[in-house]
Amino acid sequence: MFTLAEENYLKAIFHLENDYGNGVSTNAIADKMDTRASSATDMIQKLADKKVISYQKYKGASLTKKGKSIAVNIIRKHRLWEVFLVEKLDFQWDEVHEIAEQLEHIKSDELIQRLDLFLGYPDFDPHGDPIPDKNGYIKPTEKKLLSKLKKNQQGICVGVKESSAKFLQYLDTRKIGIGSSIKVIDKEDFDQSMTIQVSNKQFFITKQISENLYLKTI
Amino acid sequence: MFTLAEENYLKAIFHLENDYGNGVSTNAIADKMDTRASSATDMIQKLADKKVISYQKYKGASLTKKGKSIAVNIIRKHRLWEVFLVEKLDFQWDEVHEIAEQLEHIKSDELIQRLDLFLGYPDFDPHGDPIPDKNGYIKPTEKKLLSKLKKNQQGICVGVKESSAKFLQYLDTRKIGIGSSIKVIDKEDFDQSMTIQVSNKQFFITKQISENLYLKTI
DNA sequence: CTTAAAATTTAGATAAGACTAAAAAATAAA
DNA sequence: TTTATTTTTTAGTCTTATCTAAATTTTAAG
Repeated sequence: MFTLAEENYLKAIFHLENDYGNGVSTNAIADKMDTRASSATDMIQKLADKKVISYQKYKGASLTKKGKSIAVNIIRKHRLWEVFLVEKLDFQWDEVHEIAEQLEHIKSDELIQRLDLFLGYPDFDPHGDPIPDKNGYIKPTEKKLLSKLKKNQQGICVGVKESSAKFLQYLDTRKIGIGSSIKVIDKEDFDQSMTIQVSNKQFFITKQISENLYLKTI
Repeated sequence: MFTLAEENYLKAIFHLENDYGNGVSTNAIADKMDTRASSATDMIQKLADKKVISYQKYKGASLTKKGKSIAVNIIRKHRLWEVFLVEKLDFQWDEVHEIAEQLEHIKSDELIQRLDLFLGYPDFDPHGDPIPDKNGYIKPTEKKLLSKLKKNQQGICVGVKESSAKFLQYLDTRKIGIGSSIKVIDKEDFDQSMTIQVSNKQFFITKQISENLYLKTI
């Protein structure tokens, strides 16, 4: 069995490997966990002892098959609970992350199986992130960052990369959400800022925004 | 903010005061928490420092107003989650306790308020225990232990005192549940064993059973 | 290729919550 | 009321997860 802290480290390492490729540094982990490098080292060694990560001194860490499976299961729980909070309890998509961070650690396979059924086996969470199935399988989805689109290209918003409350509220006030149709009206070469059209309104957005919106292009 | 351990001690002390009157001994707490008296003493002192219990050395502990309010809130969460598990996820009443023990520690007032609404503001949990409202008010209910009934008296089962899976399954196999009508057909003076009638069947039950079933007499 | 800087690990401390063993206080028995 | 027993507390230790400071290794710069 894994402690709360161990589970959170595994999840952090999973996300880091996902975002930046295999093998993550001690500092990257410490950063993500908002702790010191020495603390991260301690935990890395403990997780290596437990065979959930492979690790060589000074060379970074990487999840083993077992570690990945544990991490994916936590992410599955997190995303299912987010769906519950939004679909059943009418929370807004910017309010659910913190609560799901707690709920993801509840230990009961039966509970998650029943919750999944209750929610109708959803494929995506409220931020457009795919929900792993009970075997840990994550359906691959083709999605593209808005920042990669060129002038006149368009797509449907299928997810957000960042899911901080602030960013999500920024999108809310502009009526941008999962399912929104977005077209690049103009793109500035110098700073990658864009003018985009959402339904019949145009917005000016910075690179920081376009790098955090996922689209399915059409 | 209170830790998991602190919350569990507060809950234990609440239940002990409820069952056996005000002021609970160190040993009683240690017993309930399945720990050693010395550990209980440590925690009692910490909780006294935090002003959630009043305590004098060698004289036992008692919840303060603040401590009681925290304990009741945890119990409110526990019971609401139990309703959710049974009503929405179709768990059996003997399967929900352990999971609710985890869920009761999730911290979010908004979550519990919305869960309460989602469940239709239930008054009782699946074991017949009253659910405190958000101000901590517990509606007083007149209920009587089956063991207190005399021959030929009858009532409706409104709750169970013990809620271990084993006891609940014992009741299940005899089709005894909340709402069942129970009549005392015969009572043995010597050992307080009883013959009872439930719908049209008669059962022989020991004192241990009749002391764990609550009835509303009619 | 040697040195400076950055990254990582080790060593030693701390706080929470548990334990054992021993001391002290309260209660019961003689 | 003195002694024995039970209850409770204290003292000291352990584990987990954190920290700071120092040591070590790796990487980058000259």
